[in-house]
Amino acid sequence: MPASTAASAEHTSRDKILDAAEALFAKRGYAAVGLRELAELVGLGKSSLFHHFRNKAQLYAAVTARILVSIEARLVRSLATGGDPVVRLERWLDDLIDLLTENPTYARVLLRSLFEDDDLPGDLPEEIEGHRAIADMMAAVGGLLREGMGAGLFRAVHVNHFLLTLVGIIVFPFASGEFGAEVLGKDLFDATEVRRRKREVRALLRSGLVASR
Amino acid sequence: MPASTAASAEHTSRDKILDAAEALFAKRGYAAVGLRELAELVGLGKSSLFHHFRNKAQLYAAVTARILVSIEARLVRSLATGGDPVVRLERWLDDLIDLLTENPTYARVLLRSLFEDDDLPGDLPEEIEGHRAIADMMAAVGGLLREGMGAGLFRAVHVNHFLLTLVGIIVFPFASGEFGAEVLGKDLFDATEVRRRKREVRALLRSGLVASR
DNA sequence: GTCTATAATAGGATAGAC
DNA sequence: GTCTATCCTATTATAGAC
Repeated sequence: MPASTAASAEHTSRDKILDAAEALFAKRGYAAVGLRELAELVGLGKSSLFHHFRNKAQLYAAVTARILVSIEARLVRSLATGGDPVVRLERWLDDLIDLLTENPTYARVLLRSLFEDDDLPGDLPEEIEGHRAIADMMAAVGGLLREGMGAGLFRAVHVNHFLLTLVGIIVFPFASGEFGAEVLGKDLFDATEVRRRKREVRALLRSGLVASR
Repeated sequence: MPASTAASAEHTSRDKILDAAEALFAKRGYAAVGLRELAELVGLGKSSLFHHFRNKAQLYAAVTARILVSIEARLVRSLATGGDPVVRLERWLDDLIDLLTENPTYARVLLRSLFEDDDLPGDLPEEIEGHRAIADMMAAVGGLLREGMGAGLFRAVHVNHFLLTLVGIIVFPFASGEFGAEVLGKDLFDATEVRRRKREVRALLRSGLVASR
């Protein structure tokens, strides 16, 4: 297997830049990260970054697009697997939580990308790709909700509001950093806490909060 | 009523700066806002800002503290009003949603303040005050949940996880900007959509998603 | 309390040697 | 593909006149 075709484990400068940038952007956001800082983290000169990316905005868009596409790839696969809508939705939630805990930068970049639209030009190919990925995911889950409602397995919900609810329930906690850890009293990324989160989310969807009469 | 005691409607430079800064920080975040831009929005010279605030970090902390304290004031009052835990929780949710929709900057500043802790020194009085306000609120709602569970009105939930869930359900959508509007197809801040959001949140807490068997 | 002037630094980005 | 050197602009912050 020639190295030139083994793309997976390659360790190019471009990948190193993307990895370091992902960590920095997740932690502090677009505007607060300087390219000089990023360059010396990677072990390059500032100018070398511009050989790999046209400018800062494109680098940021590349970082977020890489994440959004990888999330989409895994979750669309998850949704495509069989089972009734209840099973499929719960598996999707579990898989999403697994994905976010295995990649602690993801939730923050995901939420930040919703807040930091203003900084970007809006017409970069990477932006469009990321936007499409997230829209496709939302559409797929929306379809699942509709399917479950049609089969009488879900009560009648407003699908789009429910999508916002799901993102808020799942993504927000893993992006909440210090706040989440303080509310919880523990690190949400610990394995036991992740299991608990899955259980609590399932229970909420199955029973709500108010006790049955 | 002498003007000097009528603090509510006063229009001091300090208030104007705080108002303008709140709008800018909500829209673009701490690092992306320049003091020159802020100054000319207020109609002052850049240097005049430093007469009212020691530095940018303190200004930011003052902005967030003002919001957190005002939220706390209104919601602690809401929680203190009578009714059983179910009624009180639902009123709290409605009041929080009202507060967030009447002040469109709040949700964004609130969520951003969770992400942008790194930028601040951590020991400013304003930071501590804001931190206390949010902690008190969480504690109050946590107490309400425990009370409801004790009375058999709520099922047994993990209180701290449920607090994260509540913040994710309520605050996140109103902070989600373009993304939320796109998922929804409408502006979440429209009166009809706000009403729908309240209904959907209530229904989730009362019945979950999965249809009763 | 607001201003002008200025300092000191960091920002993103480009040119051109190697 | 990486480097040094440089450009221009923006940044936060201070000093001191009015």
